[in-house]
Amino acid sequence: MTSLSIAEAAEQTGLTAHTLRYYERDGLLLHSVERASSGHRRYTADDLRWIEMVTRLRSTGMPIRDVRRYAALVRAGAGNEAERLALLLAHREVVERQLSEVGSHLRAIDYKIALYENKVSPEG
Amino acid sequence: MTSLSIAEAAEQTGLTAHTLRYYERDGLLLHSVERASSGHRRYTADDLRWIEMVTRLRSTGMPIRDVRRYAALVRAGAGNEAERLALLLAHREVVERQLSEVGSHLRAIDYKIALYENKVSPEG
DNA sequence: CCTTGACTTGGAGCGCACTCCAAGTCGCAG
DNA sequence: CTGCGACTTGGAGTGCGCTCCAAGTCAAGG
Repeated sequence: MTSLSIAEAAEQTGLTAHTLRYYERDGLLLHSVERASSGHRRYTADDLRWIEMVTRLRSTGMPIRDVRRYAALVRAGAGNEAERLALLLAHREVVERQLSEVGSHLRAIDYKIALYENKVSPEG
Repeated sequence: MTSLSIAEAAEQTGLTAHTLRYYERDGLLLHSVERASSGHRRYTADDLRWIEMVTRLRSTGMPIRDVRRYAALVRAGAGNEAERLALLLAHREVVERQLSEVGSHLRAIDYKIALYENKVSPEG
């Protein structure tokens, strides 16, 4: 069980097999996934760890192309840590701005919800 | 100044004129926007208030089709407040789940950032 | 040998939310 | 009247991120 089929990797990561192939094709992984003699992909624990990092970046809204840039930096090896850090910090700022914007919009929606719950009947 | 051109409405709402027309065509507004004798749209303060509500829903991630359903309920007039409330509450739950997911992913990313900042050099 | 099922590929297709284009209209300034 | 700029329309195009399809390969079971 030291490596997983694409179906197993899909289950583990919560992605679909389609998406796993797509990420690999699109350069989001650090290298091509190993193959069994049958030609089937075999995912290692390291692959899964990286894919989880990709998933974290993706589900915080980082575009595919930025994930690809980050992957390229990591792939290039030691020496560009400052660039990686800069990329992550920039992303973090975007995410935080979004979180606070969504939060404030949500409070406005909550206010409207409260009006409906009190049957004060707003016009919208 | 009791009504605005599409360019002014765009500036006020932060949307583009294209998007304002698109929203109207797609049934996201409560009714067709009034026209000047020239045929140009004239946005009232009420229009802008509604568009701001639409913007709040959209930027918290509500899909166009759900905004359209909400608009349809409001357009239908009094009597369906329970449905409107249900729609907003369902949306709010989705948003809150997303906020907490993004938050936890962000904390994981922050951990990685901390590693880089301490020059401990993670492998990714 | 045949079937089954899990996989492979290149490339096409899809849904969403805009975004833009071409051609035309309108009102006004010069 | 001419030109200009802001607008109008239907419909096409764009970018993103998948998502799926057709045709094929492989290994194992019967």
